[in-house]
Amino acid sequence: CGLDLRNMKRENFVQRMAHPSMDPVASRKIGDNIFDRLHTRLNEDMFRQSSIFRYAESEPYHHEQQTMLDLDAADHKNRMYASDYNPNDQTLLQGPCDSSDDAENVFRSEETASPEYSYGSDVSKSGDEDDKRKMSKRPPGKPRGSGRKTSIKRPKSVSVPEFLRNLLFDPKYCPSIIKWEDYALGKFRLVKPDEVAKLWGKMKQNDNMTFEKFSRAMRYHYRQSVLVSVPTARLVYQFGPKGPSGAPSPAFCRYFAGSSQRHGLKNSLENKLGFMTGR
DNA sequence: GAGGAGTTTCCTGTTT
DNA sequence: CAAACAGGAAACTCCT
Repeated sequence: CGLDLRNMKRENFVQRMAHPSMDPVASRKIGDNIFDRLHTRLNEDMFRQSSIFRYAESEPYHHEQQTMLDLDAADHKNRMYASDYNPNDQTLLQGPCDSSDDAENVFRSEETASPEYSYGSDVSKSGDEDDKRKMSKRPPGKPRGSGRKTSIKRPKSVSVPEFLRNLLFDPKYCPSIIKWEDYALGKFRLVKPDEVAKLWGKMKQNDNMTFEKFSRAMRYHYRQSVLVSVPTARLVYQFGPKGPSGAPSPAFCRYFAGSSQRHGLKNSLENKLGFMTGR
């Protein structure tokens, strides 16, 4: 996990970067450089982090063990509106969601909680439902009236890639439900895709979130190379060159791609980083 | 208030 | 066969 890297002391880091076939001075320099870059980015990110995440939290953090996602006390613009949110005591990661979630009712009116669609949907699922569906096929798109009907202010939204990055840097969720597959390349695996989606839904006050829908949102980020797909590997995704700040990506190694001499280094460094982070 | 980016919902079809 | 993947379409939210 990236956490290992984050907690590693400089000496330790540089030592592990050293390679027998490399000049120790050059090796040291590179190690230093990478260490600095890593921590610069991590620190930037820590200050940038929003407490938006706590929005989804249902149990308070243990303060003696603060996580990166907890470090935004100084920055309250675009932060959560605590007075608007009444988290219940249910833990986010518990099993199949018991949908009788009173916290949700704070935000929606009963009428709009589960909108009915107009395309021949009878509340009762009758036998000829299939026929009905065929006769009046639901048009693609979000049904009218399915949106939030609440005027309650919500915190500035975190994008899907940022949300994923936040999870990956939080020991509470990494590696239990999401984990780095190859930190150096920004590759990660959704260990429990449904839990991740549920977490996303929780944050957006949307009980109806599923992995199918969440993954659609993820796929929209392929276009801008914020995320890139990892073919063949299922449930493995990768931050792209335009990924969220603080998240590693293939661009992370670009520094070494300048000359052919550097290029040789690049591969060995990539391998090393992969090795150091348990790949 | 318009417009765009991002998200949600639903769908069809393909791949693993 | 089920689950994941891909991407079109359209409604919706939020931000500028």
